[in-house]
Amino acid sequence: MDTDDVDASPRPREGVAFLLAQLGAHASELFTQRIARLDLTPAQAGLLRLLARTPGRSQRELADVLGMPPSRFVPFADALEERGLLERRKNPRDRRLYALFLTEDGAALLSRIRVEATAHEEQICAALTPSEHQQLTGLLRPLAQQQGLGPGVHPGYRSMRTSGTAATGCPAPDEPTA
Amino acid sequence: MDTDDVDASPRPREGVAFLLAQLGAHASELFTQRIARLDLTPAQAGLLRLLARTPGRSQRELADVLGMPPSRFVPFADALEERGLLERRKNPRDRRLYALFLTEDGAALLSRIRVEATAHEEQICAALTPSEHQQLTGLLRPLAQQQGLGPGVHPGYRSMRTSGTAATGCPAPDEPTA
DNA sequence: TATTGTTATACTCTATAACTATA
DNA sequence: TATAGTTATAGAGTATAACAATA
Repeated sequence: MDTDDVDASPRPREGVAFLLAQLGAHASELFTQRIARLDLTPAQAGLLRLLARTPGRSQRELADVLGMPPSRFVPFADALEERGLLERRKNPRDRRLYALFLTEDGAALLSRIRVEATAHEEQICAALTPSEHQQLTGLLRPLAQQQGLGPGVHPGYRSMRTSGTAATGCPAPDEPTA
Repeated sequence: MDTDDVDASPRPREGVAFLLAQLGAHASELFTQRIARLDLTPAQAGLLRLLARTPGRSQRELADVLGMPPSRFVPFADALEERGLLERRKNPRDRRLYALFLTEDGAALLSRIRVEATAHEEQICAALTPSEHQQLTGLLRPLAQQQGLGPGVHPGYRSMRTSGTAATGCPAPDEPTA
């Protein structure tokens, strides 16, 4: 009595939105598992990427970018500092500020993250020929753009009150900008 | 020193996995907002859909399908029962069991959910021509299949310890099966 | 003894808001 | 006074495990 009012449409209405949500969650989950082997969460990997791209930023700035309150950023950064992956340096100009940098170990780990990201991409796209891969990119990119999702934007399931913060669980393309 | 070891690849490596995660999270968020206007969460909408498809199931069964512990299912169903959207009937054969059914109000609300789902699909795919829409479906479907994601499977950000349970925040295609 | 539904407890995670030190 | 960093507290949400009724 009410199960076919949507299926009534001819064909195209079969759920691209659902497929995207399904595949997106799946991809996030898989990537989360991958970097878990490196003892990292998506949010942690996100910070390491961020530090590589723009070193020396203050905790407040970084917390804003990651979409977490400063109070949460402190223990978050602590954990990575204790593992020797990042370094806090006092800013001599303004002694209230810390400037955060990646250590050598942090940079080394980041390159392992990138290896995982590459493998991840291949795993997700295993069903596609190179031509199809390119074709799919060509379809998804305008979709993302039209939805207002910039190249580096992590929607991040933020509103879904996960702890994941801004990091989606999927590797961000490190500066594919131009 | 370590920022270009991945970008070295020719071109195709630009992040379908990331685009999927990005778009998937975006689509989920948008659909969550849509049904929030009906005072529903994705998990609640998921249960209503489930009850329409297979009425009379026990709470235990439903909890399993939704991927939540029975202890959480109880107050979850309570809320919908108090709103008159579902009904608990004692099973006379086995008096330990409840059989859950959609009420008339529940069915009416479900059809409103379906309207939202249709509008949602159109919103997400607004950038695509009908031909492109079909083309995209044709690319995503084998991708999902090869990743072991069945037509009705909700990966559901389960492992990301959200409360969303199995419902992804995106409408499931009600029985597109055969 | 096993299982359904339920309740209670304990635990994790989170944000809000107070505190300090610098400016 | 305003801001960066930090700490403390309180709240939401969760699962684990105990409990009652029925099989």
